[in-house]
Amino acid sequence: MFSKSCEYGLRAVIFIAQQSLLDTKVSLTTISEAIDSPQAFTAKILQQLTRNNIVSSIKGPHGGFYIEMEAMKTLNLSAVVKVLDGDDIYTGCGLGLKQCNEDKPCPLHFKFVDIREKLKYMLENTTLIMLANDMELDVFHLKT
Amino acid sequence: MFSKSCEYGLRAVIFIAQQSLLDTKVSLTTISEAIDSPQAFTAKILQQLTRNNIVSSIKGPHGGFYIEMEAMKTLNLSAVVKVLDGDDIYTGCGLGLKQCNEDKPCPLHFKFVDIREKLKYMLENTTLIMLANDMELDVFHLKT
DNA sequence: ATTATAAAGGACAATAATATCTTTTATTAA
DNA sequence: TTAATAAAAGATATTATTGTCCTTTATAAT
Repeated sequence: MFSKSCEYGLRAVIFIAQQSLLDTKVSLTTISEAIDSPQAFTAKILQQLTRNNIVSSIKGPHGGFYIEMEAMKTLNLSAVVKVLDGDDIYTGCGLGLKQCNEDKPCPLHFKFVDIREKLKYMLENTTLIMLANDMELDVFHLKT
Repeated sequence: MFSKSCEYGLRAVIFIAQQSLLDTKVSLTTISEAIDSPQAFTAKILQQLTRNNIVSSIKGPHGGFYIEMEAMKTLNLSAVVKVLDGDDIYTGCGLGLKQCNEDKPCPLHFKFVDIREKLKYMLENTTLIMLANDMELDVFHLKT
């Protein structure tokens, strides 16, 4: 479904969002331990996410990563996925055809339509703050 | 969604199925031209599919690839995907966690459940003969 | 000012996926 | 039985993804 980068990225974002709800900035080390991901690789992913204004960061002592409250309310999973995997998951053809649409469909086109729509709807309607709140319930986990 | 191998494989299978409906065996060259895929790479994929009894093949002059009528009625897209991409698409966690289930779910687990179910249903309930028949309508294409 | 901390950035390494090339085996027809 | 055809198999090459390491920049505290 998603690339490794995107999987780590989503897990990192959810963890950071949860912590930001408590006004806590988190370091790279803390993040990669919390989501059980390779640290240096996670750093690269976080760089992409900060460049694209998904997460914010501050250097130096007491620095770390966090997400603005305003951003948490606005941003959804779709925004994160788009930064890390592009929007192929929405627009791409299931059989890998460059041109595949209602007028010139692949044999699976219409069979994929509502699955893709459902996925799109879910990703676009799940905001980061919703996930951060869910995490407070202590029933969801982000590692192993 | 699927790997390149799986995309090529699905397109090849659909093309072979369509031709088998007309009792025509097709050569590797014909297939890779029909679905616009790299020939040698497609050969490797077809080897996997023959080893796993999705397609049949005969060597030598007038040889080629085909699918038994019985197999076309029995086999579905899920069988093809399983051979080429494994069953990660059904069982795998959206966030890449090794353990993710109802009891110990990732934050997206329940949001993914019905999308995954829909996909699974579609792949399991689309037989090769259905696709072969669809192709006769001349509205679906397999390249570009 | 100096030191410690932590992210950013650049260069490099390992692995997996994609793709090609060559040889071998099976089958058919002349 | 020889030549031609076509898939199977093995070896190798290329590219993308995943992953690590080292240096630089920014910030805070002493």
